[in-house]
Amino acid sequence: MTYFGGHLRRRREALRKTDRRYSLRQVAQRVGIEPAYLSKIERGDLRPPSEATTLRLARELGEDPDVLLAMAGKVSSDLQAIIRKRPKMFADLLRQLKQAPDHAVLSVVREVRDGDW
Amino acid sequence: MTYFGGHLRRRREALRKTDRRYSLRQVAQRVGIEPAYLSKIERGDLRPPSEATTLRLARELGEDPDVLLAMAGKVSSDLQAIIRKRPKMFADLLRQLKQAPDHAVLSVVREVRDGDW
DNA sequence: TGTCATGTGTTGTATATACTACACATTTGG
DNA sequence: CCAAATGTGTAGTATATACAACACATGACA
Repeated sequence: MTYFGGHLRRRREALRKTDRRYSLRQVAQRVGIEPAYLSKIERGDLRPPSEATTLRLARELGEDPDVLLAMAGKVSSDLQAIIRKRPKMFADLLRQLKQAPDHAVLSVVREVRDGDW
Repeated sequence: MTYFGGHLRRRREALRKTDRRYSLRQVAQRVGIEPAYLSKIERGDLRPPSEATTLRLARELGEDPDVLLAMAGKVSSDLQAIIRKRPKMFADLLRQLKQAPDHAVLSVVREVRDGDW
């Protein structure tokens, strides 16, 4: 979780090597937050920002939103809404899949995608 | 969401018909909150309590924890942890299943439970 | 060599969350 | 009938969340 900030910084500096528009200040401005705030987040001085701000950061830095949210210790509110509509079913499913290896989960995902329910 | 309180009240009063220990005060005491607080929650005057308190209420009233949490507008933190460990996979899965009918999701749950991965 | 941009330190704040403490009128059971 | 239990109104609080505003020293670059 503290590594959220470090990840942001590494990602931003990587982008910066080929594009000077990825200074902390410019990113902060495009994302709509204060540079000092972003600075402290990148350095782990402050906790990750809100879901909305994290999503804008993900967009800006070309990261997967769900992955970045996870690094921020959060779960997308739209996923939460999906679970809340059918809590028993999805709670069971997730707990069943908790221990399952990646390939097993992926096969389920594919099966559902191609399924003709 | 406002109906969280009403649900609690109806459930408690139902239990009370056969067991006088289910007065608001006694339930509040066993759950470890102030009676006035529970009163306001049941009447929808205050928002649902924290996850921890909601879980104790579920135990006390014999309700499914995940369902009651959902009524409280929350998702169990252990489910969130499961998602955060493999965010892309579970985000994909949940969004795939969002529109799927109950029986389709249930068949996936069963398949996974009986699966020999 | 000066100026513009950069990263960061300090301070403050608005809002939400999750309750407690106490008092009071009403109801109920023995 | 009265003492205990019940539900509720009012007021207040501790903590967390999610930032903004401003100032300042350093570095780049033209």
